[in-house]
Amino acid sequence: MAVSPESRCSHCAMDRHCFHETAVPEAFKGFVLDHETVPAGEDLFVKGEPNIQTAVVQSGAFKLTQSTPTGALQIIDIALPGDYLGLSRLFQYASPVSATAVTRSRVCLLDHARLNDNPKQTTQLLRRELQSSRWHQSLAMYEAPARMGQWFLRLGDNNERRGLSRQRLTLPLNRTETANYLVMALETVSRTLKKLQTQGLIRVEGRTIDILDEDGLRACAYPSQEAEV
Amino acid sequence: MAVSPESRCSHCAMDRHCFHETAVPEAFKGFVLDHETVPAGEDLFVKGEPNIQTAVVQSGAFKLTQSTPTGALQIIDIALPGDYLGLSRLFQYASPVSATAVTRSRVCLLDHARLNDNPKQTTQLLRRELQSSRWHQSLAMYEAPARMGQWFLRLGDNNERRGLSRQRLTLPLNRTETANYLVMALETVSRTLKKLQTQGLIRVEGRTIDILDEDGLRACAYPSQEAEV
DNA sequence: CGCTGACTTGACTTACATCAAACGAGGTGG
DNA sequence: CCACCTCGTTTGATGTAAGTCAAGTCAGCG
Repeated sequence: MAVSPESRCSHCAMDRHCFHETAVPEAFKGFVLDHETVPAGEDLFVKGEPNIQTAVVQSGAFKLTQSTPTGALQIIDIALPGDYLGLSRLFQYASPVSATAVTRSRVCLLDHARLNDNPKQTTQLLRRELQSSRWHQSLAMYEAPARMGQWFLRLGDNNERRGLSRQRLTLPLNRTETANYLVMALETVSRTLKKLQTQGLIRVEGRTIDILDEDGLRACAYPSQEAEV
Repeated sequence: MAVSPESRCSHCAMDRHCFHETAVPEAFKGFVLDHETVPAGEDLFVKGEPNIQTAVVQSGAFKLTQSTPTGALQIIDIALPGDYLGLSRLFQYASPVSATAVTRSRVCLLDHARLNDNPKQTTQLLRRELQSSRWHQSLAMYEAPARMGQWFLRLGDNNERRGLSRQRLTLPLNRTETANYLVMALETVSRTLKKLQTQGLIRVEGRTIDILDEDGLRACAYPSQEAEV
């Protein structure tokens, strides 16, 4: 299954943006086992499964879901090109989350046995996992327009890192999934998009969002307010 | 500063409950460097500080706070006896969170250099860090009585693990901090407590909570509802 | 042509935040 | 000892963001 070393990454469009969190990207590229295409809606791994894959998203997008105690599914994170999937494989046996492709996606499968042999490097990777989980934590603090604005700004930053436009976003999720991710009602997503557009902060066209006034959006996303513990 | 090996843990009241997440508690007890008392309101470490301490809470309680982009402080986790503090020291240089004692507390300081030499063990520790952060993530999904009920049930479980009563809880936080932690207004905390008491699920007396009807509380905390992504 | 699925829009309801006042316990000082 | 703070908490009255219920639009598709 292993591809030849020279064909591993040099032909990949993501080459320059892959492993961007690690100190020595080159080292990690040696761990690439194989490539795989995942159709929209299909799981790369399912929660509770012990032998999950460790992978890097090459194209497309995945939603990471967690089932709540009540049985509902909650989208807790999104993996875009360059992001890792299945890192929890490195330090626990069964993952509490599932990874589902939201569009047809390609991934690079990694050899987690060899990743495990480089603990110093891999713990670096866990950093992002914790970071992005921290964002979702404080969601409840903000109201709908702010949550949405924060997400858009993050998507813009992410785009920029990958050499794409900071202003023009393509939402990886549809409205229902967006509602779930931002923890609001589906209708509220619609209304909030319209509200932000009316305020001249963004332009909405289906899943394409143009940030027209980044500073204004930031002001909306992070309303200033003093508060203490 | 190091204490003699035999005095390390055998005299500690927490001995039997310490390091309970690790496979080989004995190994970790060798990493204990020293003990320290932290007065209420004092920080064990502050966000952004590179050389934070790694420690285990022996008695008392700590609140872990994160400052939001708007400058407000948000309590994102609570460390009770047996819990670890400063694990992020193991895999990144500056911690994004601060740890503040909510009551006079005692901690065991650990030698993180030696912890770092045991990557397999330490990654196990990160598990709980991720887990408890995941709980706080889904807070926005539930309404006030459910959030509170979930917290009480968790505190009960935690008590039981430490050999204490599953029914009788002592809240580690005051009303203002509780409000912050559960992301609701201070007044809502009061009202919700009263509501749960009126429903006969709990009995409130200051910071002491008695769970009178655990099943009922669980039904309130995890309202059944089908939902999909 | 009428179906379904993704999204928008409107009318109504409600949980919760906010504003405001009052309470009780603990401390200090006259 | 009582008056008088402050601080943590409770309670009440009111406003509003967002959830719910219900129609309606628009696209693609058999």
